[in-house]
Amino acid sequence: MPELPEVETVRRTLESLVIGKEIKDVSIFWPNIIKSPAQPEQFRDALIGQTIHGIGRRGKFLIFYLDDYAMVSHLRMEGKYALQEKDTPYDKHTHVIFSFRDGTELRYRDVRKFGTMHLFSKGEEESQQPLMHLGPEPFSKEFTAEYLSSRLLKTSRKIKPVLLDQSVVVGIGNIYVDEALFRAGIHPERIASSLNEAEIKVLRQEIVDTLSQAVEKGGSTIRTYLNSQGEMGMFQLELYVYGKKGEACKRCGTEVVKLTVGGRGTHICPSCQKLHD
DNA sequence: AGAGGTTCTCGGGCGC
DNA sequence: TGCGCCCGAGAACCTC
Repeated sequence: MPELPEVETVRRTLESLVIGKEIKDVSIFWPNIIKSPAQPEQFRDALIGQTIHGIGRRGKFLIFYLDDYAMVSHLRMEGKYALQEKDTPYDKHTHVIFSFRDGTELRYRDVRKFGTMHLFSKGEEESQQPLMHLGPEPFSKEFTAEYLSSRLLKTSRKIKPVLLDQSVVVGIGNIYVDEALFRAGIHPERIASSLNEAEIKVLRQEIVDTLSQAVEKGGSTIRTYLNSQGEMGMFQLELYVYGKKGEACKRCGTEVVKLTVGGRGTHICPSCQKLHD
């Protein structure tokens, strides 16, 4: 579900719902979600009495800014936040509940239980795991063709797994990597260091354009993704290859095929994206 | 029934 | 041989 465009959409829709709310209690039904502090009770105790002042984003991570703490949350595959009244029933996939003084609750629901939460003293979050080794934001001025080139030229990996590596650039997941590579006309199995300067320039621009257009459309709803106000994204309508196996390529009409690259399902147009010239 | 949008850890293999 | 790095596989979990 959540790559940069979906996480950014969640951030925007959730922030207006929870800003200014004071946490009265925290219920943790699946403690493995809480990665730090080591004891979930410490997580709960620290948050009681704290007010939410804003929500930030770093790559695919949400950062809840409180009075004294920053809570870093990753949705992984299926994590979702929703604001509900405390008497609204919740199901077995709801694993953490933040109860507010005003009778509402921020509920974290995650069918696959892969999501994570880390609590740090405010200001320490950026210099510790899991944010510590992240690469630049794709919309930042550091994400230049020169930077990308320096990262691509020193590895023998295929281009797709390199773009999914969050230490190279943050926010790209399996949907947008396939889309950006298609739009750049680059085969996902090309060795990263074999890309020339012109290809890298185009690739960087397609990454930025694909992600920013997806943010404008509220992300892509493929199976289950909804934002924190329960609304679908609309960028799935703009996809060229992801999930299009067997359909005609929108650019050339050739049938889109699915292969496995780096263990991930991968969609390409074999005419628009050639491995060899 | 095997794959699924993610990322961390671990072990094998290669090069110095 | 030994060490370190890099890369890929597997694991974490549940649903359809």
